[in-house]
Amino acid sequence: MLTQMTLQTLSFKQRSNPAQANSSIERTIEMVGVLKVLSRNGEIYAENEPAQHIYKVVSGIACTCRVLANGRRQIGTFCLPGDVFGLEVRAEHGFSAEAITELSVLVAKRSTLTGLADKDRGASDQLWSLFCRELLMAQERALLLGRTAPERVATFLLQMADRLSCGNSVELPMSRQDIADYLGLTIETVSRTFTCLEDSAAIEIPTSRRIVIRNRGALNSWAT
Amino acid sequence: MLTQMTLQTLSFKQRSNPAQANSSIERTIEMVGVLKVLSRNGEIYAENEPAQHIYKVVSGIACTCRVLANGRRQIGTFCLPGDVFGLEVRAEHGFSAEAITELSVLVAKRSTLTGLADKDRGASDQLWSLFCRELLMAQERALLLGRTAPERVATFLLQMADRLSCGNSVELPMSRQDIADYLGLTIETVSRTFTCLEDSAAIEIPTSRRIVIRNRGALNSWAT
DNA sequence: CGGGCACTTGAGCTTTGTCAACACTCGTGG
DNA sequence: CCACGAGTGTTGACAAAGCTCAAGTGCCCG
Repeated sequence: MLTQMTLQTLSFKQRSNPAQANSSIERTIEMVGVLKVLSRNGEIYAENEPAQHIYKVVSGIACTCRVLANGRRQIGTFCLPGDVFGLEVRAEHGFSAEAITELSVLVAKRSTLTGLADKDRGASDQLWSLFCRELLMAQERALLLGRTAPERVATFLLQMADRLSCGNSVELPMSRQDIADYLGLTIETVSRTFTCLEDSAAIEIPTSRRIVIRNRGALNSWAT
Repeated sequence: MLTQMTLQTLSFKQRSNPAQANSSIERTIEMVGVLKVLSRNGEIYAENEPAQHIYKVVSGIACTCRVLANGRRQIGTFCLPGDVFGLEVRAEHGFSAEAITELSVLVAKRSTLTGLADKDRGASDQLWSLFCRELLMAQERALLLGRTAPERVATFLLQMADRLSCGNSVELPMSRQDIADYLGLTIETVSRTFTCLEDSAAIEIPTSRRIVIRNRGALNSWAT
């Protein structure tokens, strides 16, 4: 059943769903997974490499990305602690994956997971639901890239505040360059937009990596 | 198993795959589906409406779209003859759908399809594979929106020539406005880019809706 | 022939990208 | 303890891409 799976990354708030937090899929990764530690910028796998393993972030953050013909890097997803990534439709990875910070991940064989889903209806359902969430995210992302710079940045901040579930004070784990590559903007535009949002009193920037949401309503209206 | 499905649209070249052209899923839609005819701009379903049916295009074309707060419309996917759309993860539609031309679709109950997938492993596999294709498309689309106007338009033309499988002469079924909404550009930019591509001898535009690909290599290099 | 609609074209403006300079942080070594 | 340098982030001036507004063209269908 899973011979043709395309999960680029599962993830997104599954931590906040108690029913899935200990799903058999995740438990399996945790039981059979081998811990791997990477330093910043370390490559986890390359684009077009055979997709034989899947990964679950323990600490730090990773991203999936592609380098385009013009040399520009496009980040597909940020993978936060708890997120699962690396499962693909095809036999090869469609994106590469790298560590954005010091990173530790659990690595499990793809065949173990697909075998489980073949036998266990519950596991298969969980993959479906994770997969569905992934598709929704990809669709949302496609829509986001059609919007203006302030809309993209504001939406990104709200997303990160939500995913890191740290109230209104967000410690961004990635650089401005990473954010720019994710949002399809340049580092300068991201930086300017941050200060613009700060000038409008929607956010506060105590240090460059720490963002405090001062006025969520204002930020929401920036995000349109 | 499919109680939480999120197929926004399946589709994309499944017609060209003989193994799937008569899949049990599609056969079921054709057997139990009720034919519905809509005129241009007719609404098939609205965003947030309960997702109780799925649809297969018989003739004409449809699109899934969203209208943003600022009034701008964003088209998610074009649904060509043979394409299936309307199946969702959640209980409600995440996008609305409307007819772009005169349109006839087969409408089937969602429960019929999910019931089939529950019983039939083959049907379930087909849904997986269609769903996977959908995710890949959404990811490609996200990458596309990060590119320049000529890149987007050239890629769009190549895609349409491929999907309509009509050789090098493409009869575009949608207006410039629809293309603009799909590519995240304005109607003027789309129009200018078309003439620019014509000036560069990559294409020819006998009438505004008919595009002839004169030099596929040149068009490919525009698409980067 | 005339009206309406879709499409094209032009001129000016806004947004974002580019290039360059500057500021801040943090760790190293004098 | 401070000086230095590398890395990261911010800011400014200018250029380019794309958007807006407005006018014009062509086509279809009465």
